[in-house]
Amino acid sequence: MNIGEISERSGLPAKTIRYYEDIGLITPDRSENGYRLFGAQDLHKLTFLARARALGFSIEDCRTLMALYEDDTRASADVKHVAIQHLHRIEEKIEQLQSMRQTLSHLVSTCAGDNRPDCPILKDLATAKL
Amino acid sequence: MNIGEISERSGLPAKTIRYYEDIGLITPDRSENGYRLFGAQDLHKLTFLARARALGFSIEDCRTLMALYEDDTRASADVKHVAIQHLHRIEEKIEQLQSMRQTLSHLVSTCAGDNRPDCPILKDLATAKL
DNA sequence: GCAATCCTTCCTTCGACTGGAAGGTGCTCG
DNA sequence: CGAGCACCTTCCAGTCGAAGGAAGGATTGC
Repeated sequence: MNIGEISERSGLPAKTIRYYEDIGLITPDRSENGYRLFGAQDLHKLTFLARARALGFSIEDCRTLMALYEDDTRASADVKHVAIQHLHRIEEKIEQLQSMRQTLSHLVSTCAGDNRPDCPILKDLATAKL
Repeated sequence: MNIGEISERSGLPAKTIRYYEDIGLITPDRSENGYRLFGAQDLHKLTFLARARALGFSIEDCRTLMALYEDDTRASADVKHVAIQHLHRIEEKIEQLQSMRQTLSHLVSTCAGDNRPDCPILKDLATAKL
């Protein structure tokens, strides 16, 4: 199939697919006219990539995962390792954001939100330390 | 005080402070030799900025907040509005990440993590839809 | 014969800095 | 008085990730 069709099927923009080829994540065949020619395996890979990206894996993570995906002799421990690392990164990020949320929602709750200029949010921002 | 001192006191790199001046967030005086000259008010503003950035407010948010900060006739509702918007963005991000975390941790828990090549993580990534 | 789809290449975007080079200033030591 | 050094200035370029867009041309399908 051509890039348009696989784009539709994988849900990835054609531009992104070309980009993934560029950076070596996939290597589709070419037909005589120079058009990229994708097979079922490519569809799997692109679905894989779309899914992994949606889960927040970086392109470099994806590169690792793809290599493992293609390696029949891989150890599942290796895959698990990448996934766990990413999981940790996600959990850290969540904690950071939760901390921000707490501070912010506290600030918001202390602010009258009326027409007066007096605002605890600004007051806090101007003085508080981390 | 010079940029070095206020950098130390505000915790922001000198480079960043110059950048903030560049984009119009602050407008420090200049002494005769051309050096930037910062006062207590500038320290407040930079502390404000450092704090707001640490809470994840974008530079554009900061611009809005600074304008409100400087406007004695502001309504606290306006500040609250900006903060609430940001709070919503944070909460959305948290939800996304939590969803990722759940999927990932489920995947991780299903993977043996041994020397065999069989890996549910890869299997899922290659087939699952969003 | 013409629109849709494909190709390539190069440039641009976003956000928020960060680095580095080249050169002026100011303080101290001898 | 001069050397040396820290500190300051400006300006230009680059970073990161992940594409997006426009230009200009070839091919295919109806």
